[in-house]
Amino acid sequence: MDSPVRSAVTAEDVARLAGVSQSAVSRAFTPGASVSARMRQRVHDAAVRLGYQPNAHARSLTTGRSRIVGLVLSSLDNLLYPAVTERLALRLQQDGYHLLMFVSEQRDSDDLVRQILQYRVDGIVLGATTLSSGLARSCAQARIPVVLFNRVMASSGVVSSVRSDNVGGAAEIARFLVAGGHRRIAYIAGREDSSTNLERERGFAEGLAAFGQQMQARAVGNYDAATAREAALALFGRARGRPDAVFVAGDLMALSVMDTLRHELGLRVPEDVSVVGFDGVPQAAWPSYQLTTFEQPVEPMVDAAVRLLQGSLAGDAPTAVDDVIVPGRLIQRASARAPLTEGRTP
Amino acid sequence: MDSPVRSAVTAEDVARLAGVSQSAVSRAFTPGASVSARMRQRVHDAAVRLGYQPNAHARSLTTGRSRIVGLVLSSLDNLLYPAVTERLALRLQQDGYHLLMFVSEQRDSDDLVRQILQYRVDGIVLGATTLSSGLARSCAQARIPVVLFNRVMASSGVVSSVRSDNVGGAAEIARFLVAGGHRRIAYIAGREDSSTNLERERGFAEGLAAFGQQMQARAVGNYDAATAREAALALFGRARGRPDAVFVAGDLMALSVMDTLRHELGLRVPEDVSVVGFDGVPQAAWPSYQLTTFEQPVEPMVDAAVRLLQGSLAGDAPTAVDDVIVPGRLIQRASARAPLTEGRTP
DNA sequence: CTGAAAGCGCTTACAG
DNA sequence: CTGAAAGCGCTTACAG
Repeated sequence: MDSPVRSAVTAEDVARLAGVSQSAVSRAFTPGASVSARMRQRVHDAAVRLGYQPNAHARSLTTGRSRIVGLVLSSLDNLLYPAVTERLALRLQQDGYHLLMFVSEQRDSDDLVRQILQYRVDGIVLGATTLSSGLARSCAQARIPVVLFNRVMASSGVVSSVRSDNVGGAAEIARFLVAGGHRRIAYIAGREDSSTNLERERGFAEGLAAFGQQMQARAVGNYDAATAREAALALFGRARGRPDAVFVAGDLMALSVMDTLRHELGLRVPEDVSVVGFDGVPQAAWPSYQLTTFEQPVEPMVDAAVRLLQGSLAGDAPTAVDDVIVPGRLIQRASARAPLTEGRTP
Repeated sequence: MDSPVRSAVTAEDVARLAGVSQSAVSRAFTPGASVSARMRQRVHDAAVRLGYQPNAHARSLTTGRSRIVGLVLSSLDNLLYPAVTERLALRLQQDGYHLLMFVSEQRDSDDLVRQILQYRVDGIVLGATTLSSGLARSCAQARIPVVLFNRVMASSGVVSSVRSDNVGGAAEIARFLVAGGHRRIAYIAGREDSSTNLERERGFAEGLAAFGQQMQARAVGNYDAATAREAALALFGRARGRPDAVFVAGDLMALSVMDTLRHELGLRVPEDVSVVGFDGVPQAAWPSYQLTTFEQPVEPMVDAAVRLLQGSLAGDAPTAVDDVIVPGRLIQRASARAPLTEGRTP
């Protein structure tokens, strides 16, 4: 990956072999360009013989569009993100776009986004932390659409976002748990500085309040399995006043909580404790867990993100900002005692 | 993502503002170029004021190196691949490279690789299917290093590869199972056309043979959970002659097999059946499974892949081809009866 | 150390 | 429909 490579064949080479002009070669590779079928054929034949592929960098230099979308992820720990990445790459490829991946372990996306900008990407999907509003503005100025995925910005109106219905979903879980006869309901939070946790916690609290209840206990799981385990230990370690249900703000944590409850504390789920998660990761459906959870619908969310990116540059209007909330649904499985009445909500 | 964007600021703009030549701007952004500290400072100040980022496409056009590596994955179903992607992206970023993602659901990588080639990538990591030897040769000719990840090519000597010790690992599992006193040992295969399955099955058969044993039963799980479940049902459905151990060629399948055994067939693991997997995915360590498995060491494998890419273009020698096998290790957990003697092997 | 200029490989008006 | 030429935004000899 070190020495200059200039061995790739160029349109000029193809032109020479085919005995036509270089512009003709370019046209032969441009859908909808005005070339005779005969010319196109001739060029293609020569191209195949030489193994020619147009140089995407040269093309984007002249067209001003790179057909690349940048994806920034903080890590693939969230088990929903492999599916997101896969779906996004696939959707983009269909439209002739490609995905440039960035993984940021730190809290700051700005530096990474600056790197992305060098590629003159046609859009950015941010599934990691958030963006400084300064850089967000730079992107808008450069007319590069940015969409936050599964998070929103504190100062709204600057960057578009896609997320599922965190508030509504959490409220529905509260309703479900109350209807299931639970009376000592706990909450295990994700990262407290995340917009997802803020919204889920708020929705949950409001949902409980609507029935005259409130969280009986609360701990922080930070969206990681180890911390969630400790939260479970803290919340369920003593028999006295032990919660009879817990809403865990993310599936990865919820799975860890179930394991802790069962294998470390000897509790039965859902007989002793009901557990409900949030995300709808594939592992939640595994027979060992059968986790009841609120599904974030990956495909609709990805599709919405792509639509936002495309919409932002349609027309010459300044980048339009929009927050879309994709509805999810509660998937009832076996980890939580269900309401007696068969209805979903009281 | 549709209309041409030309609003980005260029080196020319910066030069004008700083009152210097455009080449000076370029040098100020090139590490090791001959510029005075004063000039560099002046340029940087102007650059910051304008929010200038050098255009990577223009740069790669002149340098002939894109600093992009293509990654082709068939899907992120294999639970090892999120970690691979993350680690690879991180490693590359450190060296100033970036990852262009391609997801291929079909069997054919050729078309996708052709798309990648348009970006004049400095290297390709192929974690999906394999490459036609024709295209492999084209890559070599264009001096683009390709490395197969977790697979090898039928016709060797054409493309480099990195994999873990499938043969040795499977043989070690055979030894481990025999030493554990198992006498009716079954095998659940991955995709039968995959090099990984070929190697694991061979290593396992040889390992058993060394102890005068052989597979008592065999089914195909195709590396997916649903098919693995069916394989388990077929193999363990009848009590008569039921195997007392099974080596499952991939962890995702092994986890599904454990669930099937326990929850559908009412068998105990490992009391009734020992289960051993292969991969070392994070989920294998979860308390509900505690799967004994042979670990494919992600980081060393990724590092080896990066080293291969870099080595291939060092010097002007034609792309060197190498197959590296990274040693893994058997992680003993609770899903398989261990040998009585505390040693790892008989 | 600095600037003027050529060239990387395309696309796209502009003529014909 | 086809070709000649300008231009996209850089890097890098080449002079000074």
